[in-house]
Amino acid sequence: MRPKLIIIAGPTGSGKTALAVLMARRFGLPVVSADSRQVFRGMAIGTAQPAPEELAVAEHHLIACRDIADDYTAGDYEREALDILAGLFARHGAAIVAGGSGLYINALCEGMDALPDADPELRLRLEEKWRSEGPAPLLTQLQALDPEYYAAVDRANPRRVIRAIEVCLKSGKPFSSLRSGSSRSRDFEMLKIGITMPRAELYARIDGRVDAMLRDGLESEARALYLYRGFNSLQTVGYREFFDCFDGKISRETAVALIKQNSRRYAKRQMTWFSKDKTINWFAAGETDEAIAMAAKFLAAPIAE
RNA sequence: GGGGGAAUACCAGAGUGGCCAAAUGGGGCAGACUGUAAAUCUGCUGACGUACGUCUUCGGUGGUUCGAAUCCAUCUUCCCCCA
Repeated sequence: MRPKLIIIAGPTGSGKTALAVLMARRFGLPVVSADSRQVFRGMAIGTAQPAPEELAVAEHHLIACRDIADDYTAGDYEREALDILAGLFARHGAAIVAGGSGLYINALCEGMDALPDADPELRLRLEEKWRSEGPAPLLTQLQALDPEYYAAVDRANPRRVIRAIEVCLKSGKPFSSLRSGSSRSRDFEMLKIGITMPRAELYARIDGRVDAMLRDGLESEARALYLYRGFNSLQTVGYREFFDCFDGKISRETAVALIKQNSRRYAKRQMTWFSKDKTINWFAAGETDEAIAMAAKFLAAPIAE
């Protein structure tokens, strides 16, 4: 029988962690996170990592396993998650993935094409060029390297343009020629469960959760990470705003309001991303029993209490 | 009691006779995104319509004018100064 993977997705604050832990306990399964920021150590509060009690209930992976200074990418995630899952499948025959990083979930479920890894130095150079000379030179370069992708890229987006050039330069081939657009077949079965709720309710929950983070010590966590603010890991809602506050650019009150606002916007982007995935089975936040029932059916296992 | 200033779309705020459904910013909404993705980027944002467009707006009312957010009168509200 092929291993089975339950994937829990949804915007921040929708209750993915709680549902994952609930299912983990019911089915006796381990949980693998799919979150680009929870992989880092020292960011427990701001990234809403599972609480110690939750971590104690179920075996968790890919949480707080990287140093703040590390680079971590969707490609790394794909490799690492697959590797971990192989071990978990051998022991349990199934596992749960929960997280809000849509690209990471895609990487895990459908795979990414074999593209060259990031080249920090090259990137730095290209970014500098974009900053000082504007987009024109890089766009010209990309047009020469890969006319096909050039026609399709978002030319206003430096990330997209620079990555494309990076891939072309490092691989010696046009980026577009390396993009298969097809998904890799995986040797496990997947069930995707999404959590939704009315917008107003979600936003209220997000605001409330930020307040809870503040009570839990988000500010001092951010203060402890201030020195590392330049790292990618800290280009993260909840920290950036506090860094600006520590720098005296904004008041604490403004920082808190911005954290809430940026969290809401982040949630919106997540919803936009997940809405494209037609394989997700959506459940309202209160329908945990229904979601668990679907998972049980998928696992072909009785619901043990 | 006297004098002065201001009222513009969700908010802030330009505009001071036609090029104004009204700059710009914020907010909101919608979206894009295959190795930075909690990142990065884009569009829309008076109403109706896919669209050419049509209709209703710039505190209220009434005027002047071919034409008013813009000028005049008056009313209302707010702010400041003198008493």
